[in-house]
Amino acid sequence: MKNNSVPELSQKEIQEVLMKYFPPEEFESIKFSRQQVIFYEKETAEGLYFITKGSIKIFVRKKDGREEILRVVTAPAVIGYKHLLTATKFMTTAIALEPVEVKMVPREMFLYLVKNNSDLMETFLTLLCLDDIERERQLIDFEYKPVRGRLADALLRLDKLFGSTGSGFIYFSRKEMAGYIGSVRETTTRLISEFRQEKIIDTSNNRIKILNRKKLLDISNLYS
Amino acid sequence: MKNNSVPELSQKEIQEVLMKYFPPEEFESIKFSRQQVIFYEKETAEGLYFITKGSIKIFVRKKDGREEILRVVTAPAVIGYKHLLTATKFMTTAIALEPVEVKMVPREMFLYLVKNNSDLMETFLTLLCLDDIERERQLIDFEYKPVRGRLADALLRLDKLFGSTGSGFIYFSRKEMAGYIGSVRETTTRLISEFRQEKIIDTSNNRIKILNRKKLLDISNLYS
DNA sequence: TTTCTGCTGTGATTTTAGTCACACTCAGTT
DNA sequence: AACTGAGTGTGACTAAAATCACAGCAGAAA
Repeated sequence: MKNNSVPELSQKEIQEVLMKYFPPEEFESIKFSRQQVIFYEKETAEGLYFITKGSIKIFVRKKDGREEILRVVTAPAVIGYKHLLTATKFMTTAIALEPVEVKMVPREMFLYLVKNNSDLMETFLTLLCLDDIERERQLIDFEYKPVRGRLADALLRLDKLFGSTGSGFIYFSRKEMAGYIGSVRETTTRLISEFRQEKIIDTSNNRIKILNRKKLLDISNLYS
Repeated sequence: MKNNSVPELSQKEIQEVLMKYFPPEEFESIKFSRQQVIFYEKETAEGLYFITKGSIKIFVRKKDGREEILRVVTAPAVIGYKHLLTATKFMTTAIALEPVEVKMVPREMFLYLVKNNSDLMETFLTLLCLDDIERERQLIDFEYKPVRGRLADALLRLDKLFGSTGSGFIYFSRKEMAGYIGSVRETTTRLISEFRQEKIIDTSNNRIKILNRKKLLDISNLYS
């Protein structure tokens, strides 16, 4: 959660180029309700997923049944392009956290457009760089921190993601949160209760609302 | 450490395109000896670093002085391009693990070439995708595993990296290994001793040599 | 309504890994 | 040859987090 040095401008430019080549109105919209699977581990990517509404979790399932959540993605975002560009299979499963709307750009069309339009290719290059830098930041923020610190960090990160879509609530169960911060349900429950008692968050209706960002940042920075 | 579904072919193609645009003989070679810094956290990337010889560690330094090692890179490899393409500063520091040779491609030249040669741009797009997929795999392999499992995993991963350069030894001190697997020196020392007693590894001259890959894989898979 | 089912909350206990303290080895000085 | 410093090895202790066990609650289904 360091100061974000990535220029906000590029995000806008990326959106513009995506809209130019993949205008949502020209693609059939696929709807998923909460808990529906968007793609499965080991599947081949059929196309580019342009998430126009809602949020999803991307995870792997461990042998003991736990979900290890690697990323949370909120609209607007494109996913699946890495696997299209390298012709690799998904290592992860994607499931809708809230009702989701997706525009699917077929594989061949996507690849044709990218390879023949250098502005589009450059957009994906930039997008990928930003994604990767964000992933690096998350790794730095998470590793080496006790669970309490990781939870504080996760709440800030998720708040940023969900905040931008409007609702301002974090749509995560205790178990999902545990899978996101690399802990277990019980420990996560206890810590969330602590945060609630310390008036840092509120947890009505099993969603989480952040009340005091500064305290979370302090907790997170205790360890980094 | 799952089966690697990334086509080996693309790695070769990437090398060829890099050689075509950045022939090593045309660039001045910079040499670094063990422990020398190649770039610092918070610096701006001056150019593309084409590592032609040796190995480096990329890490962040924590408040308490510990190094959290995010990546180990062995020649041949290019680094720094993400920060060039997004005009962001490094979040990490890079230090030579063995004597290193680097060809530096100046920023403007790199950006000009990438933006005006679509095969080069495509190469970087692919490279970045592969990097990102590898990073995802590492995250999946590491998270949620006890230290013993992470160590087994790290040894296999490092062996692959160093093995390809020839020596076959892993040039990591106990402290560095601890920083790589997210643990502390003492715990790492103990586990390495255990592995040595179990004849899984050998540790002459403070370098590590792997004797039994299968056992490491078993230990790693116990948890995933 | 009753009966599931899945989620939350919490206590008690155990396991894992981190902390502290100190000794030993080896390479490079002085 | 003694001195230094960095890396290693290990024991004792402590702290953090996982596991186990169970209770309560809300919404969906019968």
